Parts: sequence; C-alpha cells; structure tokens
Amino acid sequence: MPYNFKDIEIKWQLFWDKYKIFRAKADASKEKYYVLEMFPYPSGKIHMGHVRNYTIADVIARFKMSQGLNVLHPMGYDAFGQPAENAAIKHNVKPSKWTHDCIHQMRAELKRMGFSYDWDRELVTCDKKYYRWNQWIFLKMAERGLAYKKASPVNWCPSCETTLANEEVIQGQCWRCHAQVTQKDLEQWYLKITAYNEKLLEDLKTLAHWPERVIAMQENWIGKSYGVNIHFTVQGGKERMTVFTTRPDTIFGATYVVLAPEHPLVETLIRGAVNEREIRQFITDVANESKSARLTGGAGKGGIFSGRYAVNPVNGEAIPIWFADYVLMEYGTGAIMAVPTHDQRDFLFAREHGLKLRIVIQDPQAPRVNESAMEKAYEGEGTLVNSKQFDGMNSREAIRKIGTWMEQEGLGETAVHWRLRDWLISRQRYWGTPIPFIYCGRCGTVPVPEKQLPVVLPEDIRITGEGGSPLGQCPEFVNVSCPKCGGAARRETDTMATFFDSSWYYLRFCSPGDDRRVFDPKEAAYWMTVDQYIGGIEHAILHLLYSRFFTKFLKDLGLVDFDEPFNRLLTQGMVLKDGEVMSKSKGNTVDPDAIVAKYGADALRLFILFAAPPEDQLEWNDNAIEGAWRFLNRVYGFVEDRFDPGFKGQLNKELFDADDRELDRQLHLTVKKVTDDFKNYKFNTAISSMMILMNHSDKYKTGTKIQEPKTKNSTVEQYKYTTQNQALINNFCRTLVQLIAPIAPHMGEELWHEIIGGKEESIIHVPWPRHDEAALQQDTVQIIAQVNGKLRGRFDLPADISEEELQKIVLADKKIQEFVQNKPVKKFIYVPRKLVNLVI
RNA sequence: GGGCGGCUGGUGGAAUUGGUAGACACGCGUGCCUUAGGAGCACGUGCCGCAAGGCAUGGGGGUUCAAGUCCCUCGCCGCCCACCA
Repeated sequence: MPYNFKDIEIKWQLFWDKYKIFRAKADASKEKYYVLEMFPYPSGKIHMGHVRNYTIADVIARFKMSQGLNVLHPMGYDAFGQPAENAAIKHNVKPSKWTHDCIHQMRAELKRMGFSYDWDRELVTCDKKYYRWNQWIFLKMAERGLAYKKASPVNWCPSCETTLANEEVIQGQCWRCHAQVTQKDLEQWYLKITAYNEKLLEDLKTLAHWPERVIAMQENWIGKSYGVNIHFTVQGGKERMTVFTTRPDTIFGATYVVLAPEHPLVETLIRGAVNEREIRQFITDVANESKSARLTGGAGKGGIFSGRYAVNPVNGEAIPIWFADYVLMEYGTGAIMAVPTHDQRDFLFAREHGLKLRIVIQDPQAPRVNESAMEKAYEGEGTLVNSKQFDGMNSREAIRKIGTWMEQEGLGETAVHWRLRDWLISRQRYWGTPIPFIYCGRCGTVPVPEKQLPVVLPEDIRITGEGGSPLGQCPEFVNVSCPKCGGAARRETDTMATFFDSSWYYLRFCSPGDDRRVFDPKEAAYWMTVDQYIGGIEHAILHLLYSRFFTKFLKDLGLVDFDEPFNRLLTQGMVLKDGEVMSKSKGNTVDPDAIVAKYGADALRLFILFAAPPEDQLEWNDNAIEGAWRFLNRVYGFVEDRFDPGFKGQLNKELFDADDRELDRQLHLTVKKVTDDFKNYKFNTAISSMMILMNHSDKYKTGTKIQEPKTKNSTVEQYKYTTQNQALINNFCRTLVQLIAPIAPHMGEELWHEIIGGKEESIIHVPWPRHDEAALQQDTVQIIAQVNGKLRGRFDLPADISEEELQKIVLADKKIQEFVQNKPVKKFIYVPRKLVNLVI
C-alpha cells in the first residue's frame, strides 16, 4: 500500500513543533553549526527556487544534527520593500497587513515542506523590534562619519519614483522594474562603504569556500586599479587638470585630452570661446542624455573641441582639449589623456574627429605600421618607440618605470582608483525603516537620540503612489520638536533601502528576542560565523557585499571579533521549465504546494535533490517527480514488509553466508558513499547510491519463501528469515531509514518510530551510522583485461591473486589469445585489483 | 571588450581524479499480471552491424600502455560585468 504521506507528514510536523526538536541553544560544550539560507521576501507563495534553496539547507542541517552538532537553522522574512506598497495601491490594503498576510501563508507552506527551523527565532524585518536596530546601526555609522548626507547626481528610477544605489542599476536599468534609470540632483544619505574598500577586497582572499565567480564579481565591482595621476597644465593659463591612467607607458602617445562634460574645469575653459554657445549646447545635450545610453555605449562618440590646449608634461607638446560623452565624471578624475593608437575608444574618437595619432608601443608580433594604416588600436604589450629615453623598453616594465620617473620629476604621482562608490541608502518610499534624523532650522541635521528609538513607521497611512514620499504627507510623523533645542523641526521622510535590513539579520538570529541591544555579543560569539550560507547568485554583489561591509563595521564597533560573516557560500542553480527560468511572467511556474498535495513534501525534496547537483541548473520534470515518489514507496514498502519489530536476536556476522555478506557489504558501501556525498553536498549521487542499495536488496532472497505477503497489496515476495537473515534485515532497515531521513524526514521519522516502537525520540538525535571497513572487503574482484588499451575480457578472480598468477590466467584465455595472435607481449601493465593491459 | 562556467545517449545526469564511458533515474520498447491501467513486476534500451567486431564524451591535433579526465588549437552555448581610462 502506498504510504499515506498526507497523514504522516502532518503528524511529524506537529511532533517537531510540539517537542521543539529544532530549537537551538548555545552550549559551549558542544560544537556548533550555523546553516542559513538567504531569507525570503514574503511575496505570499513560495516558489520552486525557494524549495530548492531551503531543501539543500535542510538536508545539510539535518545531517549535521545527526552527526551530533549543535545546529542553528533559523528562518525569517525580509519584509520591507516596494511590492507591499504596490499591493497597497492596487488593492487598497495597508502594506503591513498585506505583508503579514503573505508571511502567514508562506510560513504555512514552509512548514508543509518539513524544514528543520527553530521557529522560536523567526524574525520579520518590518517589525519595529527589528528595525529599531537598523536605526541604531545607522546612528552608530553616522557618529563615525560612515553615514552622511550629500548633494550629488543620483540614479533615479522614474517608475519606482525613488533613488537607487549603483549596485541596483543593472545595465542602465532599475534592478526591480527594468525602467531606464535617469540622473537627478538630490541631497541624499550615503553609507561610506568605500572606507572599507581595501578590506573588502583583501578579505576576499580568505573566503576559500566561496564560489570563485562570486569572488571575481566582487573583485570587479570593487575595482581596484593601479595607475598614475598625471597633471596637465592648460596652455596660456594657470589651470591644471589631472588625468588618471593605468597605462603611463603610453604617455608619449597622448595626442589629446578629454574632459567629461560635467568636469568642474569646463566652465573656466569655455568662457569667452568663439563657439561658447555651441559648446554649451553640446554639454546640455549630454546632460539630458540618459545615463544608461552613455553607459551602454549607445551614445556613440560625441565630442566637441574646447578651443584650448593642454601641455603634455613629458614632452611639452601642446595637445587639444576636448569634451566628450565617453568620459565619465564618476570614474577616475573625470578626465583622460587619449592615446588613440593604444586604446580602442580613443582610436574611434580620433578617427571620427580627425585627431592625431602616434604609435608608442610596437607590437612584437606585427610589422611596423604607419599610424594612418592602423585599423584598430593595439592594446597589448610591446616595445616602446617614440618615447625618448624609454625607447626600447618593454611596456610592462615601462608602466612601473615611467610611473616612478614622473613621480620623481613632479609630473604626477602613482595612484590607486576604485570603482566602488559610496552606497546611496535613502529611498523616497514608505515601506522601509525611517532614517532616524531630524532637521531643525537652528541646529541643522540632528540625530534622533538613541533612547527615542525606534522612530516608528506610522501604519495608518494612505498610499496613493503619487506626489512623492508618503511619509512627507503625514504631519503627525513629520512635525517634531528638535531633540537639541526643543524648537519645531521636521523628520527625515526618506526610508532606508531594504538591503540595509538584510545586511545584518544573520547576527540578529543569534539573539532575536533581545530588546536591549542590537544582538547579544556572547550569543553571536558562539554561533557566528555562518558555517554554510545558501542562496541565489543574483546576490553575488548587492547583499553579500553589503553584509561583508556591515560585519567589518560591527567589528570596528567591538561587537564581533571576526571579519567575514559567511564561511561557506553555496549558490544554488536556477529551476527551469522547458529550458527557461521559471517565472510568473513567462507563465511556466510549478506551484510547490500543489506538488506537495499530490506527492508529499518528501517526494518533492527527493526529486529536487536528485535531478541535478545543487549548483547546476535544474530542469523541472513532471515524470521524474513520479519516480521520486515511487522510490519512497519502495523504501517504505520494504521496511514495512521485512522489518520485524518483534525480533530480538543479535547480529552475528560469523554466521553470514555469501548472500548475507554481499547485502551487508552493499549496506556499508552505501553508508560510506552517502556520508561522503552529504559532506560534499553531492545529494544526487547520494540518492542514486540508495537506489542501488534498494536494487541489491531485491536480490536478497534468502530463507524460505512463504506464501502470504505481510501487508495487503504488497507485491514484494515474502521470505521467512532465519535468525541471522532477520538480524541482518533489521539492521539494514534501521540504517536505510537513517540514511534517507535527512532527505525524506517525514518518512524517516515514521519508519524510525515503527522500528524503535513508539518512543518520543526524533531520528534527528540518533547518531549517524558509520560504515564498517571490514564489511567492505571482497573475496573476489573483477579484473579487466585490455590488449593495446582495448577491453578484451573480464576475469573474476581472488582479490589477493599475485601478478604472476594473473598473467598466466589472462594469457591462457582463449579470447585474449585471439587478440594477441602469438605476438610477443612487450609490456604487461597491472593496476592492482582493477585491470591489466597487454601491449603487443 | 573583461571575468566565470559549460559542451557526455531521446532527457536529467554518473565516472573512485589518467584505468570497464553512459552509474542512477526519466522516457521508450517487449512480455507478465489485471475487468481495466496513467498501478505493479520481469527483461531490454549509446550508434552502426546478422554476427565477429567497429565507432563514440563539441571539432582537430598531441602526450600516454591507457584520455571524458592532462597539453595545444578551433568552435559553440550560458551567466555576470562593462565607453572603468
């Protein structure tokens, strides 16, 4: 009879809740293990991506529990954010109600999956008990100058009507709604993540258990580049402009200078120029151009000559100063020296505008060419030419030598530039943590005193989606008295980007109920760092970079004593259907809850782990889920049919016959394989080895066959076992159930309790089985015989056969002789217990 | 343009790290059982070939007794970043 997953799964979910099986308690005498998955945004229903993420984490958590570790495995909700506001506008409900309804539904679905969470630690970031500590951290950052306000052009999403951090702009588009991002001048709050750029980069090297590509992405994002700041003076003027270059070896080939249209020197340079109006028009045009067009290169190579010249400090040459859209004010110094022969962008620009070229690096692989014959810039290494005293030097050496030479001569100085910008944190949205600052006409920008925290987000508010920040239209919120002078003042109405909330939640999980401090340092000292963090690759930069930054800051505050929050990182692959990522917009989603209703959570968990290794993409397959379900039934049926709870005899391996020994050997092989695979997160092969074990169990038909199956509808042939057979089978069942329990926990508990007979003990606390090395030994082994590397025969031989004997047997074989054809055997290669190769 | 992966049957994927390529599963086929099967069981299933055997891990080359695995080269696909100076 198929196992009744409906009743069984609910039964054990209630059991886990009732006895708080997964409650974690710090205990210095026990080794801890912290497993964490990236907590979800509560959108209501969980999707297959969640199921995959959390199933992987859950198997790890349960496996570690069974290995006797003190496991912390919490769950919470990243509950602030824009979808709640959009829902509020659309359905006219309060964001808090909408969010809590979603959480309610999600929690129920998570529980139906049987995940081993310590629900007592559940946290919700839109709870004031949580976000007051956002505000507290913000104030601490402000105290140290790490949170500050400045006016600057910012990324603006016209559709979301809010500012965006650089990390949230993906190819010129809003990460959430994909609208084209524009630039806007605003006074906004920033977090000085750049104060940690060196540490953020350096410590990546310590993250030995992070995927390489995440490290690479962060490295690129932080973007440290070494170069030289070179000073150019304006001919006939006192002004000096500094350019940054990573290629000082090409300085003699600089034939013009380009400033970004926003460069501060532009105004001085063009005042009184003949074509001043034309230039101003160009600058206005560029300013109106969307940033995305400039960033994606779609804007072409527009530019205009300033009418002025700069002096190249290394040779005194006067070279024209241009303004062009391909130079960005945000990077470097907002000015470049252009070397069209050795930079493709400069090359295109020079060709378009008829500017001079001069080759200064000779490509060693190519003949000398004339500048006019060049078809594209040569950006590789080579030998310096047209570079005075540096002629003949290798460009790699010249990069160093010219840099130091310029420094000595006072022409420039070696410099480091970073791509990483400070983190724009203010959002003109309602559903987020209020920024705890007050503006007073007399005292200026005043922090909300710590004891007045939290600044509570008013929940009774109307959200229309029109007319700017909703909090600004709530006088009870805005109008306050200044904490310093007591006079009338206004609250900051911007809220924090929600990435702030998720940058430290893993610490809060260590002591979620603490209302006196951000987290209990003692608890954090015990549980942190997170031993295994699991989530999607989409957070490779945003969330993971911010979390690393917060950890470093909290260390400087003295609250933690480690530099990095996440020891191991696993980025699980996406779930696809019909070759495409499952998504609502594509309409190719499969609802996990519907699958659970049809096949049970255990079958879903098994399928999702079996179908692909955790980091690979996973193709959903409606048929294969049936296969998972069949396998579970097979295990269930086997234990039901063959385990004898009344049997009390002891296992005595000395009484084993060959069949017994083989089954016992297979069992121990599987224990070894599953244990290794769990350690290495190779769940797919762990499951396949259990399937192989079940295939072997079918062949174990020892004892006397009896007519009646033990259970109705069972098709398993029944055998009456001898004492030894039953002892082996009982042991087999016990071990099998333990091995499968992390993956199919409900069935695991059910069968375990049948085995142990009604005790209120979770299988999770039963020590993980160990394999017996002696049981793995085989009397005979199969040895492969090759002739000239091709497979020509197989021999079942005693495991301890000598090489001479083996050679005799193989050479005597008829089939081998056919292939040898009496030719002399030049070489006899023997790989012990595996193969022989005759080279003739 | 830069970075990181990947390319193995009809499909998802295995392969002890240089040693039987295709484990395990899905699908498909044949048979049994059944009133019935979208249940269960048994057997088969890389390609060519009646067979012996040959050919096969994106293409080509190399190292080796032996290559999916190592080296060279070419091609294709995916993801991330990108007028970053």
